[in-house]
Amino acid sequence: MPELPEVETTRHGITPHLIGRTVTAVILRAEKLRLPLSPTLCSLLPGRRIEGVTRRGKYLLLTMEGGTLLVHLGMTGHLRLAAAGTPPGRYDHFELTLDNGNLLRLNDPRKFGTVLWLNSDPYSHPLFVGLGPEPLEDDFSAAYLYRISRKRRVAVKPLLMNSRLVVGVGNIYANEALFRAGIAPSRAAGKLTEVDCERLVVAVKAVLREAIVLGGTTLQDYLDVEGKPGYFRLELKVYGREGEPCSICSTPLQQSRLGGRATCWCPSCQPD
DNA sequence: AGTGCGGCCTGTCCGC
DNA sequence: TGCGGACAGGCCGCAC
Repeated sequence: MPELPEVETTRHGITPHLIGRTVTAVILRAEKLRLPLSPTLCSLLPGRRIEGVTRRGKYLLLTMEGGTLLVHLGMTGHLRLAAAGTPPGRYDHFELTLDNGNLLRLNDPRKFGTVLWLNSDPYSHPLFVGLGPEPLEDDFSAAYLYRISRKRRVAVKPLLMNSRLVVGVGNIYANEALFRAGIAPSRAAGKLTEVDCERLVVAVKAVLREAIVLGGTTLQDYLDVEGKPGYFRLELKVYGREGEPCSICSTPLQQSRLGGRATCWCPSCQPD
């Protein structure tokens, strides 16, 4: 899916088109995504003005009068703006019509996304309770990572991807951050030193920030609100590069599976 | 409690 | 050309 940089790029892209606009109609073209798409959205949303667009982890929050529309892009989702009258594409499962006629559409081939209306504090919702800190905030620090990784036998890569510990880091950026930090993805989290944690936290923040600047990473499905791809793919050092020479030492990059996910690393720069 | 796996969906690619 | 299996940016629920 879109990881944090793609969601943040989406947020940045849709915000000026949504703020202050009022929803006039809702169309659902699927019964369920990861969760059921409630038909009540069609009666609950029209007439409400969009006051803000924020992000928590990989969730987008469209703040409206009287509640919040939660949108998650799953593995393959993207939001796109369309002019009035544009025919819907395949997989355009959810659509808001705005009071200027524009359409906001969620396209998601694999239907792992989520659209949910919350009429009370979203941060009290079970989906949000227990989420870890934002990786770009100060509370995701070397001291924090060191503390929560103690006595953990799990490998550091799946630990980084555990949203109860830190949100927003998915498979691509976990691989890339570990490469930058020079830490093997399979290292037991509990064996990380304070220096390792410092390097890894710095690397996570740097990779995410750089990816946001470039509009995220497009593999196949992800497009920004205007329909353009993200260009961080060109900056990927290990993800999807099995067998290619390491950009630092030319050792062939390796790939295996960790926690069921493709894991890519340089055996020389990231020794066990 | 922490860990690992299967399942949700659909499309694509690769080997036979 | 056709088919089965593996895999794909996420996340949850369920076993041990």
